[in-house]
Amino acid sequence: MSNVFKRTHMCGVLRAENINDEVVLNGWIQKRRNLGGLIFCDVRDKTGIIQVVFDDKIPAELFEKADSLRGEFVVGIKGVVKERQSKNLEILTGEIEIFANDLMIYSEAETPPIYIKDDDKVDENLRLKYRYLDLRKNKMQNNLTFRHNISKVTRDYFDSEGFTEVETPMLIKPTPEGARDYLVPSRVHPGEFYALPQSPQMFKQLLMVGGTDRYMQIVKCFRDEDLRADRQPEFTQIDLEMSFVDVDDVLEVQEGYLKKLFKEIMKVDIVTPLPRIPFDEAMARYGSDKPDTRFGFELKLLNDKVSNTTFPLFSGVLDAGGDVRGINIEGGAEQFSRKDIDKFQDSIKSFGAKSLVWVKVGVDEITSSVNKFFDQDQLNDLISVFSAKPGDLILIASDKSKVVFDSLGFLRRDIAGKMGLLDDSKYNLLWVVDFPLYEYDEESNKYFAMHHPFTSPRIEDIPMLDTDPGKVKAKAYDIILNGVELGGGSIRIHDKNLQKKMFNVLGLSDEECQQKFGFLLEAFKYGTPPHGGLAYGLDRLVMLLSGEHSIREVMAFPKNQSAQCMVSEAPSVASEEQLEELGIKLRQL
RNA sequence: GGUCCGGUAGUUCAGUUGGUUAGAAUGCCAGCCUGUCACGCUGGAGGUCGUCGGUUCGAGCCCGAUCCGGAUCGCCA
Repeated sequence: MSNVFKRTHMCGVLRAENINDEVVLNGWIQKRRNLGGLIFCDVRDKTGIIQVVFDDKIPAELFEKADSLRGEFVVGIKGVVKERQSKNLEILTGEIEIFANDLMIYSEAETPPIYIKDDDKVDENLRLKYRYLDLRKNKMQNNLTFRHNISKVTRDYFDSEGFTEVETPMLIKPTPEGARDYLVPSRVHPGEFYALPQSPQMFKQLLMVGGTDRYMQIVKCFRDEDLRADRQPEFTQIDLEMSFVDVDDVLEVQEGYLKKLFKEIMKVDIVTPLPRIPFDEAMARYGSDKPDTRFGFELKLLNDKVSNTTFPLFSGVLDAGGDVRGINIEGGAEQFSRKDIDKFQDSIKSFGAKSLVWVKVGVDEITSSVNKFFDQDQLNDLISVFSAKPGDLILIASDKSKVVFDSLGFLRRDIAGKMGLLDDSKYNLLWVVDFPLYEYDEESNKYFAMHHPFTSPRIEDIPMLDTDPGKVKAKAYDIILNGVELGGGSIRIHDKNLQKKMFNVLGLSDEECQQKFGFLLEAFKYGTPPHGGLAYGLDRLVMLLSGEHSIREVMAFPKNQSAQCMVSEAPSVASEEQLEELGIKLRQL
């Protein structure tokens, strides 16, 4: 004897053509409406909800059982599909209903702490604590299915392109650079530690040395850094590496992937090849290395226009080697008040900006926050680079280059959002290419690899490694969608002499290199194909395509901002026995 | 680590200048109700106002400390 009804249909799939069908459904009670002699129940599963009717033609015992139903009871229902007397066109199953003739209550439920409804406003931490309830929402189930579909398209595409999915180890050697590692103590080797991978970078390169030719993996990665709406300590990458390729080859295969992905998942045709914007241009035009090109407001350099100014702010900045740049918020003069502009100025303080100069273009005259220092002709000349029209608002930042870029890059997107210019139906994909190979750190007076130390410089830039490393561009590329970095990668160095030079510039001694990357360098001795690849952030990709604003919405069990799993209450203390076995003694906290 | 915002009923929130027994909506419980679909009507239960301390005749409200959450900067090769 079975204690579960054998299901014939999912709740959300029944339609008018099922009328008079005998059906068996399993699901949760979404809602019970008892009208006295007539009871309606909405029954829910991952596919949707359907109305079930209990009327006076059924045995009294069954009717009483139906009356005892409460929200989130789990039930099995046998019944007949009938056309509804009064249809509910709000829901997909609203033309029909089930007249129940049997009911099995599998389990009862206490009143849940959160209400199972897609748009119910509820505290984020409470949602995460009761994630298994939150996941019952159709929206969440749809997101999980959507993610699954993206993974499937991904595997299918790369399979068809000759990629092999290979699993790389999760317990690996700690890497001293980059993000903080999650460390895992070794019991067998007391005092020694594994790390969880921040990415399978070195192993995928070893796979290329190993002749795998084309590798892909949908893989968990771990970074012990602070969380954001789009950053979790464990996240998933679509990781890829190819042998015998240069930049164009990698990008071409990826464009094929993106084209297929958008076609199959979004029913959108992507035009390829995608635009490629050099890093320097992206910064100069958008103030960002991940430009959102769905709207204008491009940055303009104003240094020449203000080189003779008496305005102390500008002249001071120019003397110190900084920049004066501006953006034209078209139509912004009417929309934004002085108060709004003050708020804009406040909002960029966190980037280190101290001031924001504004210029409003009127029909007859130009007003500005620097009227004392600029007459109408000078203002006209200043803003001539923007082709400004009456009604436009020009915002000018002046500071160190990085501060100006960060500030204006933030403002152009923030203001575009306030003006409703961020069109969710647009998918502006582009490559940012020619990244600098090195970043110079003023504090330590040292160069750091912008990407990672195995990234190949552009061949024509190799001579500058000795003379001017800061100017060397890398064979590195990021894929950007609507101002969000979806992924990035590079062509790797496969020449050991070039690799050595790279390390020299980074100030790494042979000993250090050996200690940190010895196994990779060793592998490179024995015949290394030219290779390169990239990795996408799967969570971000799913987030963007599903229209969500946090990757938590597309992960089953995400961590909260304090990196805790609210369901299981990880992390938690380890027992004395466990610590003893691992040879770990805790410092008094 | 910095900055900002928040913590009041199961949930989402309101709470006046510091003043009697802390409210609303929703949910929950009970009764009535045969076409509801956010069913309706009537009644009821439900609170250590995050915690600790201070000021005061009197604190949800003011002050200090602390814990927790969120956003953001740093950080994320």
